[in-house]
Amino acid sequence: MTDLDQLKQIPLLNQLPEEDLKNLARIVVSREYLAGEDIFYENDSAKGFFALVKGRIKIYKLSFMGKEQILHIFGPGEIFAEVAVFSDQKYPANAQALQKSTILFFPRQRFRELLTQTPDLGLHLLGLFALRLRELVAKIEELSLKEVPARLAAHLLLLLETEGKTTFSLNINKNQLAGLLGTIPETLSRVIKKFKDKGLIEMNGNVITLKDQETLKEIAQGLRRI
Amino acid sequence: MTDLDQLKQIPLLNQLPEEDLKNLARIVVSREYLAGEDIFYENDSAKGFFALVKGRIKIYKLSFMGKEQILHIFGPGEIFAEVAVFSDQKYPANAQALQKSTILFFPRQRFRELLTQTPDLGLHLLGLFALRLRELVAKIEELSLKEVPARLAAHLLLLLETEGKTTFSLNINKNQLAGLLGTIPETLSRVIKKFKDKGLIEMNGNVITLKDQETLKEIAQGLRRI
DNA sequence: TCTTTGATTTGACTTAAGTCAATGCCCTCA
DNA sequence: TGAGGGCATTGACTTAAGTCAAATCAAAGA
Repeated sequence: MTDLDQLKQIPLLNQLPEEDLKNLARIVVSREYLAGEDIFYENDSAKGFFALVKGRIKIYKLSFMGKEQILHIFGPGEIFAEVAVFSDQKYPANAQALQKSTILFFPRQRFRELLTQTPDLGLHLLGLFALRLRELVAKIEELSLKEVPARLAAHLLLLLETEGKTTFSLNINKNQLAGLLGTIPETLSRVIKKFKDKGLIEMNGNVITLKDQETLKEIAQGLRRI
Repeated sequence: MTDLDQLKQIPLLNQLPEEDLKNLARIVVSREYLAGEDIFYENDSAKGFFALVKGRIKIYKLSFMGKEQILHIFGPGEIFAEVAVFSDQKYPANAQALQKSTILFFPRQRFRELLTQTPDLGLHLLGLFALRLRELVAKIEELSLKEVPARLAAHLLLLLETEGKTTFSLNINKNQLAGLLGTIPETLSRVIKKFKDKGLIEMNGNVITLKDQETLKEIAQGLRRI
């Protein structure tokens, strides 16, 4: 697959005029990462940003005691670390491949030049940034306003929306899910058990079925205790 | 003060070429808000975004039980609600003036047209968005990785940086500060007392003096318990 | 099949922080 | 001067969730 073809896998970019895409293809660098391989580290000088063609990666921070807080998990078609390109020159968190992944790299300086020539690209990027801001505001709300059961319920309902069906499988393990919800595996395990006991969900392996969306919604909004 | 003069009070905008500023001045609407007056509500259709010329406003959410989580407090020169302009059409939180404030309003549609004509404006906005994203990521880290004493210490050190001196006065009351830190006034009060008892800070009224920055830093990083 | 290794679950305990209620402290205004 | 109101503090209690340690379970190889 050529760089150009890979670019077209990225939803944010594939609506750009062919000419812009060709320009982008000229500055982009494609490479593969193995599962567990680090992509960049917090405080690294930001040489550019990335787009994920294939695979899955996580953005995370480590506390002093080594507890991991996952800020984001990105899948195919998503862009990450673009923040670094426009503000200061350091990555704000770590990135690591969760699976074997194909990643496009956009060198900072060359992209910046390109951007001044193609205003449409800027507009699309503004849209992406705005959306990301929304997500983060939602995440702050989640972390600050809600208890763990509420966060889990909110997350499950979000998955329901994106999957479009009441039965779906988690594509991350429970350690990672705990990190994403801002808690620890033990607590997550206990909360899942309560959800099962109350008949809100069923779960075998990492396949989940939502049985009582109404109650889950109430829990997600803090209207009800589990 | 003309609209153009007011525009020049906004750091993000005042570096734009005079011509861009004049264009912006043509689409902008200026008005005053009284202390406590609402600016917009969560889920309102987003007709445009705002820039704060004078005063202070808060962006906040309410949980079902009425608990307020302050997401942001903006002062003169800052832009807010710009997210709504590029993503969907609803404001994600409430906004209210904390003081008598002069606010510029940029109508969505007219601004969008302008943006396509002046790519530089887009670049500057991308920078702002990137910075805001940074702040939110930092806030998530704060809320998810740290305890209340750590959040308070981090906040005080941040104030030290922006004020440039070890003695400064809080410009919000302790209820608001508690909200900003994701806690409640009682807890904040107890933590402040501990900080005072340990000689880390002094506080009379809302004037704070940082006495032991080293220990505050350690607490902010979770390296030490109070 | 039998280990081995890592993920998950469970139990016992600790702790940070929230709730509720009472009290204290200014500050303003009549 | 003193009464009222809002902010701030304190105490007693409750609770959600974290820690630590042990027990289970499960998948992957030898």
